[in-house]
Amino acid sequence: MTIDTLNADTPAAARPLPVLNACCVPTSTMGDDDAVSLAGMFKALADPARVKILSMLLNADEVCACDVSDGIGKTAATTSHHLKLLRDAGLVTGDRRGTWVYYRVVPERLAAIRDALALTR
Amino acid sequence: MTIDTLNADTPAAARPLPVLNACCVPTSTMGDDDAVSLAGMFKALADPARVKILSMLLNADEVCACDVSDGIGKTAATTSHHLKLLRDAGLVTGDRRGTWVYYRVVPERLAAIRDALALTR
DNA sequence: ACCTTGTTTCGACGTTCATCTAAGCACTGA
DNA sequence: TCAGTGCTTAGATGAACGTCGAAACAAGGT
Repeated sequence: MTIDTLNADTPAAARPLPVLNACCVPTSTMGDDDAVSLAGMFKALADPARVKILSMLLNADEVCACDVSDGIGKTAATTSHHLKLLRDAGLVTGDRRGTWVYYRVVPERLAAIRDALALTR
Repeated sequence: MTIDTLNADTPAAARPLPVLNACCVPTSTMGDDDAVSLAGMFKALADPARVKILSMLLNADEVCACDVSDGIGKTAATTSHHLKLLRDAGLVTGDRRGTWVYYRVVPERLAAIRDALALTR
């Protein structure tokens, strides 16, 4: 009869350590800053319109803002708003060339999201 | 003097087709359903608390709900709310074993997000 | 200088969200 | 059967969000 049998029904994470309360060994938690930063990127993608925009940009390597408006079926004002959110999150960049503004993805930022979602075990 | 020179400053996506208005060839757009579905998963991750939860689950393969509460520093009620959103999005599953509920990630869903963010060119 | 067209900003409106407290449900052990 | 503990649901509240029309700004062409 050991501690193991006493704690037989405790969570897996808690089992290695003999603690009084059954359920309180904290799993290593991500830092606040990282969590906020990642959540910010996810928030930037948390709307169908912006997902569509990203999809357009992933398929075309460069897209004019006016095409984005048509592609997502939203007002120019609304489209500009969404593009700003994506820009602020660092997921896309836009540069003006004459009358038009051209947008492209920022591959490194997308890679950062992909990495964060990778299984570590 | 051809159409090409006339449209020399049109967006790249528009160039192949000789159209009257300079800027209106729609890039292939993702379907509404896919966009909504993907945005739903991103929305589920669009909060630091839920990012932390996912991080815990990615590192531990199974975590008790009570550990989640401690890990993210939120009320049990708030934690349960966040876990429900993650469950509804299909990103995690939880099963009750006796008193406690154990959560784990759903790798296929995370893979779906990763795939959606992959560059196609 | 003007007018036209593409883009962004502003202000407003209704909706959704994160959080808490309090109450309910699920399970265990005495 | 009852008390205690973990988890979820309900209701309320203040903040953030998506959308649009209107106005402002930027560039180009006449």
